[in-house]
Amino acid sequence: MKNKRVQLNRSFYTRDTIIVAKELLGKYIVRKIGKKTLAGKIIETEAYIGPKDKASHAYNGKITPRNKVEYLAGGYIYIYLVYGMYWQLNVVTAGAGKPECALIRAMDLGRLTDGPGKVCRYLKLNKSFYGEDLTESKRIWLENPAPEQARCGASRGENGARSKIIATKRIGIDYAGHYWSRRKWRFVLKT
DNA sequence: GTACAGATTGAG
DNA sequence: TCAATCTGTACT
Repeated sequence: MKNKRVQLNRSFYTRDTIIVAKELLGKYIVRKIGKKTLAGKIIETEAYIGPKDKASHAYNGKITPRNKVEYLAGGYIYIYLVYGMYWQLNVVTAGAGKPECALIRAMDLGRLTDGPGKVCRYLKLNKSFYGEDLTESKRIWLENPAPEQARCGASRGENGARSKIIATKRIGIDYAGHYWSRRKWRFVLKT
């Protein structure tokens, strides 16, 4: 049982976005590239809440070819390019028709993955992952920490028994105005 | 068709 | 502090 794989299923993602964003902390992203497997623990996320969040791409119910995947049920990948050079990995959350998502900002691999652009560079993600189903995909998915990993790592994994979750302001969205940029929807796992 | 801002990063 | 770099979006 010790290598039991727990690919997170749909019901994990189709809940309240704030809850999913918090519970993503401590989960492992597993990425298969040919015969290689990359994996890392999520230590930082941000929540973007549908039409009402001015910082969200779906603010005011906007639907574009870029963000339409946000309107699917939770568990799909929303990936897009910012500043012309950096991919941003988001996990769609909540139910179908609710354009909410959680941005994966960092993983526990030191400076290799300490920013959202770096996470995607490390995992070799690009537009071909747009709309990828994390509950079905054979090349990328999320897992609960294996007991072995939880023991080795600094964190106790989910449930926050040993780890603390810090909520802070989101990054880089000052254009959305004070109200939204002040929401503490960025979650960091402190170990 | 053109113009321009942006959920970042890394160098200075 | 600031440039790199280019897609999506909003305009004409």
